[in-house]
Amino acid sequence: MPNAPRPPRRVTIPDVARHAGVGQATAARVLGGYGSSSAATRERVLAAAAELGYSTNAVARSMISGRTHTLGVVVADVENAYFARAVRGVTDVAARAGLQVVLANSDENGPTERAAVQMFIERRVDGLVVAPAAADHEHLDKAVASGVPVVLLDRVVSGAGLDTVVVDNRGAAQAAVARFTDAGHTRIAVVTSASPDENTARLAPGADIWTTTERLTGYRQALRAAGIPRGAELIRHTGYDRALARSAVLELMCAEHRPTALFTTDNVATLGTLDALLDLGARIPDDVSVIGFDDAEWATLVRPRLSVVSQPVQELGRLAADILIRRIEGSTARPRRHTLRTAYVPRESTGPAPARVRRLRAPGE
Amino acid sequence: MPNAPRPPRRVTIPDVARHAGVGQATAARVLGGYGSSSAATRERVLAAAAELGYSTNAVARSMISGRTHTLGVVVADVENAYFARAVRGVTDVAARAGLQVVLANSDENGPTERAAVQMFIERRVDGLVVAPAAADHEHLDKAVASGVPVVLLDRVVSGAGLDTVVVDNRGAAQAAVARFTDAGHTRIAVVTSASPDENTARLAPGADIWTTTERLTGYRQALRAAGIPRGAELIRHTGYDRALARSAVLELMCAEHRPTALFTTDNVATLGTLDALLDLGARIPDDVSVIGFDDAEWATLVRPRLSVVSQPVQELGRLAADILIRRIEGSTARPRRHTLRTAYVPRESTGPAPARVRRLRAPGE
DNA sequence: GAGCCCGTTGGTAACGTTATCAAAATTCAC
DNA sequence: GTGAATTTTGATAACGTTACCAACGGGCTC
Repeated sequence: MPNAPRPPRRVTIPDVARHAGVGQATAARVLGGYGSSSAATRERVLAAAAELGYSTNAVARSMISGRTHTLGVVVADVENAYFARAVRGVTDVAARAGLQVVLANSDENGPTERAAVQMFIERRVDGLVVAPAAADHEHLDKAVASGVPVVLLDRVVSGAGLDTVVVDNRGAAQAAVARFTDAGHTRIAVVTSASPDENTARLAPGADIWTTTERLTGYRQALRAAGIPRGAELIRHTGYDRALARSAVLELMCAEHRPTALFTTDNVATLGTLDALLDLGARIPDDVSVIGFDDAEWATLVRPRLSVVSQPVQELGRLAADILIRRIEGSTARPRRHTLRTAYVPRESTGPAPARVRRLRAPGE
Repeated sequence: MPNAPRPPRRVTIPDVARHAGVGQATAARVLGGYGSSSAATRERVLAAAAELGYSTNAVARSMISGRTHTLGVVVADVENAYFARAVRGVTDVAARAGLQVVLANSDENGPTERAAVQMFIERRVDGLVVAPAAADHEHLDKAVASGVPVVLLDRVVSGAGLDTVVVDNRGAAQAAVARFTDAGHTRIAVVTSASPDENTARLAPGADIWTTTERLTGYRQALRAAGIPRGAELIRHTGYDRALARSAVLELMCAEHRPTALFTTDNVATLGTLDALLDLGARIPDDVSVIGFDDAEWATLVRPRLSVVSQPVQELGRLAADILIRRIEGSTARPRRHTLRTAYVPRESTGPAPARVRRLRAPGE
């Protein structure tokens, strides 16, 4: 950082005290709103403060109180609607409790996350909400050891022993895919940003690694439960890339034995899938049924409107903040996982398996 | 705020100094990375610090340096994709400069914004990025007077004398609507969240008041420039409400002399407009041409893809942060308005005015 | 009227760092 | 080997608040 000039000296409590003709401890009590003081002096001090334009120095206050009234939040990317909603939930609860929120984006990058957490510890935030990018938790342990409580959001880190606020991704996905099997579908594909290699999944950069992998597992379980053999799974790993998802679906839907139902594990996959279906001129749900994971404003824009699994994202953030605040206030309850309910939102993109599968042709671009 | 226990005492510089067998000033120099020290002592101190698990107390550091390495950001709502992108831009630049970002949502509420700014002043943030909710700037003046530079984002506050980063909303809107007039359209409607009452516009709660009003003005100017009389303006004020926009467009498009082109001043209006058009079975652009303001991921999801005016939102945030950082570093350049370029993104929702206007019928819901 | 209690007051010591400056140790030149 | 220049070192004073405690005074009881 280049040279930054020291900020101008500001009015302090001694200044106000002098101006009001009282001792500084007295002025401090009035301005800090603690201890006792007579109405007369209170008035004098307040008047002097107003006259001089005094404003509390929260840094000095934090210095001695040990509290910064600040929460650190680490998410992958605020620009992602999911995290934006979660952050909003956190800030709402925090603001009500008189806490401010410092934001850091990890971009699903472990080292970036670690650096952010380290910085938060140094800044002495009162607590930390983290949507972890990787499975290691040394940095989080360090935070807790330094007296900074941590609550995990959206993703579980096994063995971390931390409060965690999540959604039942696997169960929700299974239930969604079960709608397909119940409706007679047998060729059901999934389009996902989850990594094909489950071992590296937790380490790889990219979005929503953990949650999408869980949703993929839910898909598998649903097929299994419906007696569909493992060989009949139709999985397309497209990364966190809309165009890739589109071309994968294009290819998938033009194949000999194309699926009659599509499940997407995340919004980017959904967007790419709809791109493909729209370009193919596929009739939804007559040709294909579609269910997406996570609701979005555009889910009701496409016709037919898209059926989705919706998650209470803001609520996730709010709950995380709630739990965190309780910890800051000294709760020593055993950390546990809080699983919030998802909801299947039936709209018009799902129907029974077609009796006859119409052949689709790639658009002549 | 309920009783919060004091955090545990942590390892400090004197602790490290004692453990390393050096004076605390020496330890401080090594750990703080300033002054000079021999390789031997440096090593000893660092070893002692690692052993004890020392971590810098940034609060104490701020106390004396007067810098918090923190930027305050006030936007209407991070959950809004526009602000999420802008915030991302700010945080990116800030992070690179070693600054953290504290986030506050004003919900377009003046008092909330003022409270947030006041809190930021007390916390001694190094600078402030504000997307102002109202036209008054007393609180912003106070910030500047206290030595906290302020940069305005997205909206102009006349008379504030502050650096401001915006887009030419009026010009961009005018240029967009001019596309319609150039293509022979004469019945051109606008759907907007702008308040119908321009006087109260800057005071009323609701989103994007100022910018949408500017865009509305641009619409008017374009019509004027094309020689379309004032009486032929078709303006629908629908507030920041998708359903209201939808019904307004439904009514508009089923009227006797319906428009052949629609301009929307913001994403919510666009969403509602498309809802209506889709439900009406309107053929775009054969029946109606549409241009939306501000690009979104779903603009390329609808078929035909939506032509839009796109704004460099992230760049807006980045530039605001850049300017702010320069101010923090002591720039005394005269505050000015920075207007970023918008781009008209032609897609498939615009075409020539139809020779014969097909009658549209309300869907039998 | 003496003794006591309690609300009020102000001096001073924290909090944990960086800044200042003089003393001590080292290096360098001749 | 000496003196001067330079580096390294540590004691101590900030920064602006809250915490602590002793002192003060007025009103009350007996």
